Amino acid sequence: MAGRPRSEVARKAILRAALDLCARDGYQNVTMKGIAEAAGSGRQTVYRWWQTKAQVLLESLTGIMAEDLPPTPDSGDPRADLVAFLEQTFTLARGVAGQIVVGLMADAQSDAALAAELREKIIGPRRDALRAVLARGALPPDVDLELAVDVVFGVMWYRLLNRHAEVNVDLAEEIAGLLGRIR
Amino acid sequence: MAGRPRSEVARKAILRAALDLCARDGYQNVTMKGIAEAAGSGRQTVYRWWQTKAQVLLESLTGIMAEDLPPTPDSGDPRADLVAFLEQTFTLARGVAGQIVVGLMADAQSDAALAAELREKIIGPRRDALRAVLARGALPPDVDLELAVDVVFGVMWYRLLNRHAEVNVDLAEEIAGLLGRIR
Amino acid sequence: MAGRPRSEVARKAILRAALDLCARDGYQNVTMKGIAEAAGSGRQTVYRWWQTKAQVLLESLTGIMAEDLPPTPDSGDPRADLVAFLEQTFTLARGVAGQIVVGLMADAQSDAALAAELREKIIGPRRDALRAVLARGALPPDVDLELAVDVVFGVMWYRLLNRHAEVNVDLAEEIAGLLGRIR
Amino acid sequence: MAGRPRSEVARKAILRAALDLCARDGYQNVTMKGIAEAAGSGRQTVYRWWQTKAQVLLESLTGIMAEDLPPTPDSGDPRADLVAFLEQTFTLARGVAGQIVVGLMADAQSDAALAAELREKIIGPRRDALRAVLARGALPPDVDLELAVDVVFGVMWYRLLNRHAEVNVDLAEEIAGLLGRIR
DNA sequence: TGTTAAACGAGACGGTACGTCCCGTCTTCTA
DNA sequence: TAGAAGACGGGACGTACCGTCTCGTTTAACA
Repeated sequence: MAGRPRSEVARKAILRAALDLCARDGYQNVTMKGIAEAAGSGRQTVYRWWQTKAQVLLESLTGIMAEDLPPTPDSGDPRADLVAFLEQTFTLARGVAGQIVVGLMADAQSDAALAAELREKIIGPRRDALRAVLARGALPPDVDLELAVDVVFGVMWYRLLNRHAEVNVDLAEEIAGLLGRIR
Repeated sequence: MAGRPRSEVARKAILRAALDLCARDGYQNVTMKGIAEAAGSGRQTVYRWWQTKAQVLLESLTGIMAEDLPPTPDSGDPRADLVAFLEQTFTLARGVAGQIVVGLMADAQSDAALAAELREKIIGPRRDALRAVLARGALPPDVDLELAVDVVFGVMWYRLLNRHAEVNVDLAEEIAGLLGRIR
Repeated sequence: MAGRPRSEVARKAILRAALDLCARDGYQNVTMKGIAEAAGSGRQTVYRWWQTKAQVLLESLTGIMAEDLPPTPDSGDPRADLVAFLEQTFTLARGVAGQIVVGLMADAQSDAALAAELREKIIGPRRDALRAVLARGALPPDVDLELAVDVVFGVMWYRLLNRHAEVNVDLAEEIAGLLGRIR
Repeated sequence: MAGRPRSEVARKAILRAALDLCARDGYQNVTMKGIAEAAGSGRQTVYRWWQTKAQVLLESLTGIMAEDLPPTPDSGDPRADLVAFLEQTFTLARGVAGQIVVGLMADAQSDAALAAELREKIIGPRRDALRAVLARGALPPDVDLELAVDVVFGVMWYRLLNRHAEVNVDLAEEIAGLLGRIR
């Protein structure tokens, strides 16, 4: 037989609450108990659908990224496309999404399953997208694209984590400039 | 009056235990209670000298780095020096030290004081060292050294965190190669 | 409209399951959820017809007692009748029925409605029956029958609960003997 | 080494809180969480010294009984001694102590260890005391004292549980009267 | 050379989040 | 409309670790 269907209201309230708490208290200080209370749901309802706060926030993050990261149109100017792509990415990274993805990455250090899921759902697709933009001609054809992707996202991650410098439009231009000097 | 002086034996046992637990269980699963028990010391003895497990492990890490990171001698070949420096750095990063520094960085996301201390004692000095090695001539003189440092350590951090690729000698060579193509 | 009639199959399955679970796990460990699952019925079906597990088991118990407690025939020997009545009662009390009635009594301590229902449907009728048997001449006519009933069932309850001694034929004889010595 | 000694303050607060909650909400509705909160102590502090609420309340009850049940002096009149003993016992049984002992007995039905402890610490000693009082001459010497004890306490328990009649001085007199008629 | 005060181990303290279980209610589909 | 299924909000369970506290026991500098 059928049984009561999953409540879409509860699902959204939980994802929303997780997001809000993360913005207010920081990823590390979010708890499953806190999420359930903020969402006005029972604890079991959260655990029924997600095993950890990381999984809740991963789904929240997936939602944000689906909304706020439209594909970069091909303008014909490879460098302009790269800058546009980076601007878009960096804007998102400076907000809650950045906080979440950094927190997820931290948790993933001691949770192999989460690490795999994070690579598959978040990191991998963004790498694919960047690779495609770089392949439009921003680099000499014999440069290893994987390394180039590592360089670009590496700088972003390093600054997001260490906060020794901003992750903004200037950085996008600087990166594009540096890559443009590669012969 | 004087009072009993701090026990050097306890101090070393605690730093050692923290390191061992981190190697065995991973940074996130280390607890102050566990450190004290593994060190055969009282809980209060740990709290008396360090406020958090992050501070204990930061001191452990400082010790490791002082031992295992001698300055890179100037061989006259800028690229070879860079590769040597990176090899040394990457070797350390693949071990417990990498696990610790990643964990500390994760905690630093929600602890500004730790973040500052981490930048000052670990990240900053390594940036200085890399900047000095790069300044030996591995790059055109008008390339922004700060950005270059970000690129190099960015790739390392990104791979350490995301584990989509190794952080080894090959990477050192590839990075040196890429930087060498900048005109 | 008429609507679907109550399922006699479900009703019996639930009463049966409650009994079985009580025999297997003990009264205290029986749950409404467990009863529904064991009966292969929905939880709501149980709650629709009974409010608590106590009510389910009260009905189960009523069924057992209606089956297993035929009236004691008047043999002409008051003492023999008393012993026969007690044997019958004690046999039932040593089985699941005893476990249930003890559990119900325990729950009734914090549930006045259950207490009333228990007195009305179980305890009261048995008191009536015992009073009638005693009135056949086992006691001097000026002995307070209510107190005599309390004595007989009191001993039974006390032993059922505290288990410091058996509730068996010997006890029936001993009680009859003691009452017989009252002048 | 030594370690911080157990807090007598916390111990008493917990026993007191358990007692108060039992008086206010009834035995069944007392919870370990509630006890800890009412005592202003941590949950772990309760669990460190008692495994279940039954054990907490058993200790509370032991305390009450030690205070409120002085030995019955031998007046030379066996029947008067019995009545005095029962009055004292019944008075206690009508209060919180009665509620607790009934609740404990209920729990003991599904907890053999508790049952044994209850018999050893509460039921047994009271049986011993009653037996001693009865042995002063309230009964013919060939009456089985164990059965007599069962009769007296049986009536009390039966009425405490079923509440079909009071457990008061009148009952004490009636019981003494009935036992006095045994030849 | 004995005094003394701080550091030491041990471990109990009040708290809080964990993940699980059951409660009694509700919302769906099926018969 | 009853029934099977099962999700819902709620709350107690027993555990782990938090950071603090209070013991008795060292231990080295000072008197």
